[in-house]
Amino acid sequence: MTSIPPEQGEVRRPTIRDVAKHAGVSKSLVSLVLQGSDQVSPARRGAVLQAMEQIGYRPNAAARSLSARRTGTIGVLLSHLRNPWIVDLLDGLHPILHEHGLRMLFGDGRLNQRTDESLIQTFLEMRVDGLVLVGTIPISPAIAQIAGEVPTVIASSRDIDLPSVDTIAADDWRGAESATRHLIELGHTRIAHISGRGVVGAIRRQAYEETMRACGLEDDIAVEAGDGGEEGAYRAAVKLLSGGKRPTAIFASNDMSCIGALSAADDVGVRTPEELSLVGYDNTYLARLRHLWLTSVDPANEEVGRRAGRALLARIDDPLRQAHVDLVEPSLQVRGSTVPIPGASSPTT
Amino acid sequence: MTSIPPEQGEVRRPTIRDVAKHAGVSKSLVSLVLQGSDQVSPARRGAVLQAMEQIGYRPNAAARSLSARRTGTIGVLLSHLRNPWIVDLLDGLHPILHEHGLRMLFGDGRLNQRTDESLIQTFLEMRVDGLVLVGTIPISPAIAQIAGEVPTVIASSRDIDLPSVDTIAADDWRGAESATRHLIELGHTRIAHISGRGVVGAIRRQAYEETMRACGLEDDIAVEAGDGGEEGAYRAAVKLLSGGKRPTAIFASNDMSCIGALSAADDVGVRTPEELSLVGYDNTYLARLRHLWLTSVDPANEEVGRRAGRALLARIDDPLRQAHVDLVEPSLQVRGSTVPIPGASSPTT
DNA sequence: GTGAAAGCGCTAACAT
DNA sequence: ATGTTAGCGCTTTCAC
Repeated sequence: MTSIPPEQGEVRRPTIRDVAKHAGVSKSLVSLVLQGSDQVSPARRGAVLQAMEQIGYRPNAAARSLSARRTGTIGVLLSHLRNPWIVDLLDGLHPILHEHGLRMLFGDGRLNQRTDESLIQTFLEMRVDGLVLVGTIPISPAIAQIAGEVPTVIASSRDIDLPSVDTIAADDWRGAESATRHLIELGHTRIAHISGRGVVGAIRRQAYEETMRACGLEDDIAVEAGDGGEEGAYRAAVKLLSGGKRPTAIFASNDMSCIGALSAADDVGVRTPEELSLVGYDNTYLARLRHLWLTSVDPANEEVGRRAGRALLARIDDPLRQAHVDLVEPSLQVRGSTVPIPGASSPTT
Repeated sequence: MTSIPPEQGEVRRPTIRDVAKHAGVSKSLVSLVLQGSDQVSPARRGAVLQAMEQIGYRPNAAARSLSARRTGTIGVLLSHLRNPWIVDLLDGLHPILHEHGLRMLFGDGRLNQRTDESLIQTFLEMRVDGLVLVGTIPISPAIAQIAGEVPTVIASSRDIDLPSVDTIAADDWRGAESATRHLIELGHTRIAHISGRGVVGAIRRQAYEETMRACGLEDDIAVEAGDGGEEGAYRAAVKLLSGGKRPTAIFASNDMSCIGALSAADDVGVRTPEELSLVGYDNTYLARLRHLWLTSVDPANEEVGRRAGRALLARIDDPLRQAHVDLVEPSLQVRGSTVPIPGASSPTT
């Protein structure tokens, strides 16, 4: 027990042992207090808490989880921190997990994707109690294996289908349908679509087309491919607006695309909304800017987050339970960018 | 050593012990391989790696950090995940830390602020090797103590001043100065300012006023308080534009405010940019939308992130080193929202 | 190069 | 209600 002089700043941190000594109790009593057990007399509890305070004790999560074999931590892998809807989803997810004493740790899939190391690996090495994959994550074959190791749910992505992974997502089909229907109810018939990428883009497009058909507008179906961003949508809209049969309304696959279409209309000299109604998707704060004020489909991301949280809790409880796909109903947020077509009968609803 | 039947899904995970047995070597040899030591013969290393692969071994971070007394993890506390510039900063921060074998773990200050538990506590309990505080974090007195426990740097906030904490931020004074100067060089004299909140808002406002004075425009100084968002700026701009001496240019404290001013101009019937030039701040993707195309000050957030990373590494290296405040030079991104005032002499630059 | 042994700080039986 | 004991999985001297 030679006392080694502490290196600069390298003070040995107090442990429960020190707390116990200081409070005049045993190690395990301290441990019980730490876990909020009610098997401890108020007097001793107070003494322990005071001792902790005095010597500046802070629990060591590594030691705790090594011993307890659980971390109380959920790994949340985000596809792309820049997606504004991700925050809405987290707003729904967090309270659910917090209620159950779980904390979230985030990783940005995009950041670590560029480098060799996978964040999922990190999470697994940390032995997180659960994993939430948010958005479209580039799927390595490893993910199937991972889902076998730790309770996993996927939120806001439809790209993965595993027997042991729950999927919670907005019902894109219904959302795109309601957007299209809204325009039809306003009297529009020449309704074009600027499509987005990935599975989500495909679903929204399909819903648009089927809804058009269901309303007898199959001859008016017009789709231009966007790139999910402003630029691609701009080019797509220019094409649509300079063609022979100009649409009176455009349903864009997301808000960014909608803004691209808006710019295109400006540049081509088509007035909005008088000559062109626009509907976006995602109901991001872009759509809420009074300068834009776009009608947009709200995917109810907060609800997606809540349900993802509940699904994860259920799966932690019973890892072998059957996988579910849970689609949340979106709602249409009507704003200034959509108006009845001039001379049309007033909308049904 | 009674073999306990595994509960459902509760398979005991393989440890280095199992790897060692499988590979026919000792525990510590496995440990060396794990750490990439070059003291291991290629043959044995191969055998160990193969064994790991075969039995599906995954290191246990808790055990490792308990033993090694370091986690290789940096806690990054974000003021608000919704701030778009945060991602730019992380883009700069991440590679620096990664180069040095450190990974980042994020926390959203806002999420956990609503609840009782502090995320900083969590990071401290995890024994992160360092802490990066990004943006304006609601400062508890605890933060001073925390900075004493773990190397800490603050990025993009000027609100904290501690002897042991480095601050890296954009030079808001210079940024606001260059915005104001840009308008003056375009021939504008009646330049108004919509101010923002917090220390940052105050600095930008001050720089605006001093620059106006320095150019002999003290009589044209006009400031309306915004709220950092679109709404407040809208109201502020309406006031400015309906007053007697209408400004020909507005410098807004951030891009959102700038858009608020843009809407106000629209509604009041003032054409932009012909009758009103606008400058924003932050150069977010809002400013880059071709529909808006705002001149905006770019705070060089990626560079802030890089320098924050370097500062943290230096402080981890030498916890007692003196605290520095490092201001990064912003640059003005000129776009379509600013034009020379009609009849003015062509700009100097 | 390789292996044995001693903890890191905590939890969780089990005894009192 | 409180103390005792045996690990959790890994790193790290220190011998060989």
